[in-house]
Amino acid sequence: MTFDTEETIDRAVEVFWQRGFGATTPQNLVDELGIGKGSLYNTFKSKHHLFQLAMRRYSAHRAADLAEALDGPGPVRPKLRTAMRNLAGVGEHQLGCLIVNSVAELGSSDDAVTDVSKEMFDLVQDAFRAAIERGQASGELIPGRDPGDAASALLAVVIGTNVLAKAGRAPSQLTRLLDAALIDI
Amino acid sequence: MTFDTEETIDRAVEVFWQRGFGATTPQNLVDELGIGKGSLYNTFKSKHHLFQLAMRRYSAHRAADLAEALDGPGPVRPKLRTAMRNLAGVGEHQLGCLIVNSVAELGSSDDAVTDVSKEMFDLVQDAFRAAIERGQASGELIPGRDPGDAASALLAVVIGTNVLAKAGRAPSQLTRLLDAALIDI
DNA sequence: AGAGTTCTGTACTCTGAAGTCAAGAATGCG
DNA sequence: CGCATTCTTGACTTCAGAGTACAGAACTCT
Repeated sequence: MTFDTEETIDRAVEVFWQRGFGATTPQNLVDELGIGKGSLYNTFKSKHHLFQLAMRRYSAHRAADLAEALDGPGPVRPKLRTAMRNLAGVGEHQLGCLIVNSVAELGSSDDAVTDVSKEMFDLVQDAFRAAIERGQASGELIPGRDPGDAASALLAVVIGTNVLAKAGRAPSQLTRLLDAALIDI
Repeated sequence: MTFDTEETIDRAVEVFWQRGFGATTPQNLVDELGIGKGSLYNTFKSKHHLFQLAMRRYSAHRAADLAEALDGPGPVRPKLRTAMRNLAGVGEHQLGCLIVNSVAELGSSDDAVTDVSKEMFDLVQDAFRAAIERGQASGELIPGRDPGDAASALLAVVIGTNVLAKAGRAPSQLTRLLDAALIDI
């Protein structure tokens, strides 16, 4: 009765998201994934390797959500608003973003983390930039600003909002913050 | 030959900043603080207690730097630019901010972290708000915006920049990002 | 200077994290 | 249906992190 590897990775995302890499023990994984320790190490080689898989799974999910939120016709500002709220995870559990948390925890000492984080941050920034360019072309947004610069500023705001969420700021304040950041795009 | 407690805390700031709380071992502290393990636990009670002291020391330093950067007469925009670069630690070691890192690592599971971080984030935001109000009163800045909202957006940008710094973004990109965020204040 | 007290440092204990392994269960195939 | 192979598991091993204890050094106060 071989267990479902894919679903197990999805669960691992939740576990690492809640506790962070360092604070997650093999026992935690065994308990919450519902598999034995042997299966864990046979299938995923090591805690760190499973962590990498979880990070990639997570960022793929987030990238899909982002594309969905920004795609399609119509004004981009509300799309950006939705996308940023999704990314900042405002309504949900106040866990911040797994990638942001991992960067802050493991920083430059873990190549897998830096790789995934660079990838994801660039992807988000590019998506923002494309959306801003569309908005400028359609006349919806102020044409003067450099779209890349504006996009990087928005990226920083989203990351900062994640941290503030994890620090316990009220969701109402966070949505207000995001709206404020979107005013001058 | 009693060692200097204050200087030891300063060194502990560096150690925790470089490695994070979880990844710092008592042996690391013994090696890099230059004191014996007995002294460590006699004087500071526990690794976590020393960590608290280090966080408070760190945030006190940062608050002093911030006040210095924003104080005094003259246009506020360049002051804000300087303050944000300092806070984001752009030029220095790419370690991000100790408080931001700690929030992301230990998040809501550590009361000391949430206390210190709330304190520091509020302090920074208030300082930004006060500066923006001064700039608006003097006619330097656009008067329309709510200073509190603008300040919270800047706070998020600074936090995000810290994370991007730790993720390995080039300092030139980060200063450009900060400048972009300051355009529309 | 000397006794008492506090400070320092190293050797030690203990607990739990990370990973291994051999035995048993499930599956596939002839 | 029975054998072989693969999958799964929980007990076991190892090792390092966190903290303790005790012996010796330094300092204080008279």
